[in-house]
Amino acid sequence: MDLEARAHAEHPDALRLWLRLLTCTQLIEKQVRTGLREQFDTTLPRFDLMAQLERSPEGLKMNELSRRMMVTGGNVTGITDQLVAEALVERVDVAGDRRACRIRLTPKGKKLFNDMARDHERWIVDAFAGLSERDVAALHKLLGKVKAHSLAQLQQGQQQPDSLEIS
Amino acid sequence: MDLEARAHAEHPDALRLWLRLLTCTQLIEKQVRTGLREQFDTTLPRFDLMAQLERSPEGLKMNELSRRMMVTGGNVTGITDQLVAEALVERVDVAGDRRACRIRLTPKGKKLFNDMARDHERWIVDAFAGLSERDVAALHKLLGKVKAHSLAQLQQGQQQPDSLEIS
DNA sequence: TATTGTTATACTCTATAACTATA
DNA sequence: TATAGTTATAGAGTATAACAATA
Repeated sequence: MDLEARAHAEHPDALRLWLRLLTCTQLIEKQVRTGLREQFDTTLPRFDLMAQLERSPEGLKMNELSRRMMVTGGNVTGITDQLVAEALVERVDVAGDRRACRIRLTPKGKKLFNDMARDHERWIVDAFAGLSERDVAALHKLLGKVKAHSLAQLQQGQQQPDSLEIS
Repeated sequence: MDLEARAHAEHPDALRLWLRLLTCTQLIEKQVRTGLREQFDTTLPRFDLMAQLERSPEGLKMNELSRRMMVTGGNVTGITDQLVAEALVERVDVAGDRRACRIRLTPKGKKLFNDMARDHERWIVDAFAGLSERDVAALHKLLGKVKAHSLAQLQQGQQQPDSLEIS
C-alpha cells in the first residue's frame, strides 16, 4: 500500500480536505500580509477593519466591527486607536446613545484604502489565476455550503459572528 | 441595483471567493483552537508540529519542520522546547552531522497525539458535515489547483514551503 | 564560507476580565 | 441591571538578526 493509499485509509476525506483548505488559505494570507507590510506598512487586521468601514460609509459601531471581524471588543479599540492616530478613521458620536460611537473612514483613510484595495485585488486575482471562471464559481458555491453549516453550528452554540464577505 | 449586485459589479469574483475562503478557514480554525485549548490545554502550532512528526516516525530535522510548518526556524525551536519540557518529543543526534538533530515523538507524545487526533478528526468531520461526499471530493480537487498555482508562484519567487498535507 | 540550530528581541494580535459611563 | 466601549494584563505567534558550532 503506497503512501497516498495509506493516508486515504487512515484519514477521512474531511481531514484531507481541511489540511488542504488550511494550506491554501495560509499560502494566500502570507502573500497578502507580506504585501500589506512591504507596500503599505500595515497589517491584515488593520486592512480588514478599514475594509469593513469602506462598505459602510456611514460608519460602524464598535460592537458591530467586533462581530464582523470575529474578535473581541478590546482588540477593536486597540486597532481603532492606531488608525485614529494616523487620521485614517475617526470616532463619531451617535445621536441618542452617549455610550456608543460610530467609526468611519476619513477622506485620507478612504484614499489610502482605495490604493491598498487596488493592490490587494491584484494579489488575490493572481492567487486564483490557476482557476477558470467556472472553477471560481464552483469553489465559491461549495464554500458557501461550508460557511452556512459552520455558522449554523455556531448559532446552536454561543456566539454568532457575521462574515467577512462583501455581500 | 441591490447590494449583492453592486458587490458583484465592484469586486471581481476572485475577491469574493477569497473572502469566503478566509471566513470558512477562520470559522473552522477557531473551533479547532478552542477545542485544543479546552480539551488538551495546547495550541494549534504545537498540534501541527506533533502531527508532522506523527507522519515521520523516524523524526524530522529542524529545518524540515520549519519548511513544513511554514514558519522560521527560531519559532520551531521555541515550540520544540515546550514539547521537550513536557516529554512529548525528543531531540536525537544525527549520525554524520553534529550540527543537526532530528525531532521525534516520544511514546508519551504518540499516545497524547493519538488522543488529540481522535477529537480533532471529529471536529473536522463535523465542520464539513454540510457537504456530500461528492462535494468534498470536488472541493478537494479545486483547492488542489489553488495550491498548485500558489506553490508554483512561490517557487518562482524565493522560498519553497511544503504543504501541511498528509499525502 | 555556508549551514544547522539557538538565542535575543520586538512587535502584533488575541482573549479575558475589571472598569466607566450611560441606558 | 444591562449595555457600549475602554483599559490593563498576560500570553501566543511571528519575523528578524546576531550568534555558536560544525561542515
